[in-house]
Amino acid sequence: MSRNPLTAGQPLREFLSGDARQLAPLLLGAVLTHDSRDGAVSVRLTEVEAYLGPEDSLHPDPGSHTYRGPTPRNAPMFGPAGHLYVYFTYGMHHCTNIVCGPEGTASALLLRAGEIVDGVELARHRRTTSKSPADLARGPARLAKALGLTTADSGRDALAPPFGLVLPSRPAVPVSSGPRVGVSGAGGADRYAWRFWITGDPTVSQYKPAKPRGAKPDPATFHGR
DNA sequence: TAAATGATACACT
DNA sequence: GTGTATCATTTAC
Repeated sequence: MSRNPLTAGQPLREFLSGDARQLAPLLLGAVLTHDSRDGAVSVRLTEVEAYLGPEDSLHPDPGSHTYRGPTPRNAPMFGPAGHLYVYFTYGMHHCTNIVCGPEGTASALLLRAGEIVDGVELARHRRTTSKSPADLARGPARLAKALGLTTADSGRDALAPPFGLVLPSRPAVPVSSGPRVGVSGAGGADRYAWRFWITGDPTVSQYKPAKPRGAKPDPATFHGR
């Protein structure tokens, strides 16, 4: 067992029981694997977002599914760190989170994008519409589809077979951060810069400004690569 | 620029 | 119980 300087020798689950906002940049470069009957697909995370639960009264997060407390759907987010929280949205897409924080708290990291590092063929097969390798997991729903994850996988342990999570031995650099994508401004949830990505990585999801009249990306508000 | 598509949560009988 | 607004999005026109 080599001691990973990133976790200072802590067991992975204990490491993930920390603050999601601090864990987010450290999980960039980590590799998540899903070994299904069809084969294994591994994705190297290049973009994540932190979501907090209601227990953090200093940072109310209306953008989080757990803002109004536990429900059957979000139950896994209140569970132990290292488990998956997968939900179905827009009537056709799945999104994947890795639960963080101690059991009883409800924070998680939304996996927004990654690079397929193993099982490219299978990932491409699942993602019938996209062509280029960089597009296979470029976006949260694309990433979930490439890994073959659905709500049936919600609550399962990402640290045990058929899943696996391997951290990089050192933090990814350089890392950028900015406001989260797709969260409503209600309650000021859009002011949190809890989206982290590997600067310049081609697999980071495209930020589509909601209504960029003038179409000139302002450096202060441009959140892409 | 907009359509697709259904689970979820909440207000209300 | 029913009705309805709201999506942590992607893709095609």
